This record gives sequence, C-alpha cells and structure tokens, in this order.
Amino acid sequence: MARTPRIATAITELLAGNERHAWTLEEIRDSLVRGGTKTDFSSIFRASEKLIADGAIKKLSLEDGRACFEQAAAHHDHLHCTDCDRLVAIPCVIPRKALTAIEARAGVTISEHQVTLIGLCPTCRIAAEKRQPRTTRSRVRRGASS
Amino acid sequence: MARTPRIATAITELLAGNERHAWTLEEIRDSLVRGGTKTDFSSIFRASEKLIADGAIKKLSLEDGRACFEQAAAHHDHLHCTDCDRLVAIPCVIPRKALTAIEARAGVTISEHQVTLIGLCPTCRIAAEKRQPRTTRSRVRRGASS
DNA sequence: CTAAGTGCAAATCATTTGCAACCAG
DNA sequence: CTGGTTGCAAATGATTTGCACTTAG
Repeated sequence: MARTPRIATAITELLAGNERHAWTLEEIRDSLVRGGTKTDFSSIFRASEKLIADGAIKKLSLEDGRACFEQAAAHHDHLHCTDCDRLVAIPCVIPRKALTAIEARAGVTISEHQVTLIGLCPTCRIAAEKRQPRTTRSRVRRGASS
Repeated sequence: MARTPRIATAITELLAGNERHAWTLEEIRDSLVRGGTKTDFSSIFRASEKLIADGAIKKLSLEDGRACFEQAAAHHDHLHCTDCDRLVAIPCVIPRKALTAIEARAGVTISEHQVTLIGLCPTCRIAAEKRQPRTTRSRVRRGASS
C-alpha cells in the first residue's frame, strides 16, 4: 500500500459505530465532512467498493433505489422505519427450513434472500404510542417470551 | 376524462399478461414500441404513476436500484433469478404469526414487508440441472463448452 | 371548446468514471 | 520514486419535470 486509506478507514469506523445501522453515500459524506474530513462522493464511492470487495461492509438498496452500506455481519434482515427513515437490523425472519420448503414447493433454487420489513422502529414506535396511546392497554415489551 | 388513456391501457394489459411478472420502465417502453405504439419514458412514467395511485399496479425496486412494475394482486414475494434476471412471484414466505412474533420480540410495528429471494427461477433451475445433473453417476461433459 | 393525456427536450438525482495531483512507504 | 488514494469535474443511467400540442368527450 502506498498510503493509509483515510477514507476507507473513516467509513469503516463510521459503520462500526452505532449512530446508525446503515448509511447512504450521502449520509457518509455528510458525516465525514461534518467531522472535518475533506472528501467527496467519488472517494467515498470508491473506498466503499473496495471495502465491499474486501468483505468489510455490505451494500443494500432502499425501496427508493438509493444504496446504503452496513458493516459486514452475520445475516440479518432489516426494518425500514417509515417515521425516522432509518434501517434497523432485525434477526433473520426466515428459518432455513422454510427456505428449503419453498425451494421444493416452488421449484426454485435460493442462494440468498433479503427481507425488508416496513414499519416503525422501536424508538418511533414508542414515540407514536406516547403521542397516541392505544385504546387497548398497550403491551409491555418484556424479555423474549418465546 | 378527456381522452381514453392509451398508454395506461397498454401498460395495464401488458402487466396483466404473463409474458413477464414484472417490467421495468424500459421493458415496458420497448414492448410497447415494438408493438407499434408510439410512446416514450415520460408518458409511461406518468401513466404508471396514475395506475399506482389508482391501485391498479404496484412498483417494486430491484437490487440494482431500477424500478419495476407488476399488476396489483394479493401480497406475494419475489424471486429474482440470477440467470434470466426475471422477477417471479412466490407465495408469501412469512406467515402472519411470524410477523406478530417479530413485532413483539423486536419491539417494532410492521405494516408491510417485502421479501426478495435471490436464486434460480423454475425454468433456469431446470436448465441448470440439465447442464450439470446432480446425480453423481451422470457426471459428464464439463468444460468443453465455453 | 377544454382539459386530460402525450411526446420531446431538458432538468434532476444518485451514482460512476476520467484524470491529474498527492503522498506514505 | 511509485502506485494506491483522493478530489474535482464531467459522464452516465434512470427517472422526473416543463411545456406545447393533440384530441376525445
């Protein structure tokens, strides 16, 4: 390496933090610039490509077509909050057995899958309930009562 | 109505047929033009918007960010074939009970969801198996064809 | 006539690429 | 020195919008 890739490093750190789960290119750019890093889309874009190739981050796509990036991690699904517009991670929703069953039933081969739930993230859900309490007693979220 | 919307009608018919399950704007444009209809992206785009507003069709987005359209119908999921690049409909993969369970477990509210399976559609799966049978004994002609 | 529907051209948006300057190794 | 990085500017690709024209009702 001829130089320590400042931008790639900055992106990696940003995605590793928990300010957000996933970031669009614009959000990454804004965050870096606000943080005092002089950069632009092309640098971020190319650094992201490299990070993806290295397997350090992953690219997702929002329903509106924009791309966003998340830190590489074990497979999980996402919920796109209609209120705050953030993407939050959700444990995988489809059990492997279900996928196998679908393959058999539909006659397809499934190599991967992506699930996007649309709704309210935990934070916005709570906020919504405060603004407009449920007519019925709202449930209390307690430890996984599976 | 001042005029019978030719383009909207053409789109509706196209999506109602079974040549494809979902069409990109470009595919719609190409198909209409090939069929002798003089039109362009903006007309198709606006007619689509109207059809969406009317609830006649739905807009989806591919992983690469392009939009595509399908006839409105009961909820179902999709498989994006990595071979022929088509989107095929798959009966919904996530049972309602599972969604409710996720809402409770993750503390979110789910208003809708979209699942995209990535893999081979029935046609391409069969084609793939012909090219390379899974049966151990019939292991033949690998390589050869380029 | 009169406005919804349409086509062409131009504007946007979100990337993506060309290229010359830079600089850590 | 040198090649991987980076920033600026320009190019793309896919929509989306401005506007004048057309024509069914």
